[in-house]
Amino acid sequence: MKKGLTITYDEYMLKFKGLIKSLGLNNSVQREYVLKILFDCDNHLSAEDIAKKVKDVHNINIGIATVYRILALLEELNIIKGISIDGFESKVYELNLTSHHDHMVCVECGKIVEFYDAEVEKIQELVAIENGFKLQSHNMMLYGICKDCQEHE
Amino acid sequence: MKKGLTITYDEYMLKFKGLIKSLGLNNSVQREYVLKILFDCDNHLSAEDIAKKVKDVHNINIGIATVYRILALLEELNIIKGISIDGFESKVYELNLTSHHDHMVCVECGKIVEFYDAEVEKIQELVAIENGFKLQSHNMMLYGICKDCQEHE
DNA sequence: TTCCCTGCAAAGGATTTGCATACAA
DNA sequence: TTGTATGCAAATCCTTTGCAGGGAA
Repeated sequence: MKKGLTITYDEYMLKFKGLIKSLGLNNSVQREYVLKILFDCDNHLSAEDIAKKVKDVHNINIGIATVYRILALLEELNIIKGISIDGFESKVYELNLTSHHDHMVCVECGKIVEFYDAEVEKIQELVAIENGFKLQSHNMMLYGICKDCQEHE
Repeated sequence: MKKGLTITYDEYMLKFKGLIKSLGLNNSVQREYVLKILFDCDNHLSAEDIAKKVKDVHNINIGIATVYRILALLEELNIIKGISIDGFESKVYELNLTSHHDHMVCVECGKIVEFYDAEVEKIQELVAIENGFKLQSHNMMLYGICKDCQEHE
């Protein structure tokens, strides 16, 4: 079971299949495997990463276009979240399983640390209200040098 | 004089030329005009926007590759800052004249509002320390619907 | 049978690079 | 003169799209 979660892969997948069906869409091994890779992996993965892992782990072929289409669908359904990181060529994706959080990235080694701060969330809401905005989402990235990389310098 | 500033364009440009020379680089009308466009403009501009404005306003030709090269140089020198916005195809740039601030973007019309919150800055520093990071920079984007677009719905 | 989904290859769009020429000092 | 900067075109890289074939229900 994925760390910190109370849902198993089977339960999760069953829920997903139900959602897909309820939208009048079809299930497919490609969709299932992309989701499984993201479920099993604790890192943030790019479309290429996912394609490679699906091929390696599940020993099937999958076109990169299919991966992008599946990622777009999953993001649309709010099942995954894509994040853009300065200095990274491509977007990376993570499951929306755990509650909302932001990211801190090491500019040396690319390590990604997740964090959450209730105060920041509150302030963002205030800033939006002050400016007459109806807040929909936000994206906060901190960039710095992690402990390991500081020591190696 | 640019809003909220105590430096004129001439002073600013003089300083820039000095910096360029001190680095052993050459001055050029292209560099001067790109900087002038950013100095005069209150919006955030893409490389294409800048190329177009330089051509229109100053009636010279400028290759898009040159614009990108100049923007990279200016960003390297910390004179400008490029920001990536979800849903925008290309990076946009702004002068680093005013103090640090973050951005809130309307997902309907693309309007960009700048804001600053000392509390957020403080918290970011704390989060970094807690995780052993040496903080270098951050990027915080709020996405929502601005007052105008809410009314038009 | 009827859509939906996939793989492949081609297309797109932003940005970068190679190279010959033009320019600044 | 000498190295730097530019413009053009070609090349990259990530992502999207068109299309014909394969698959689910």
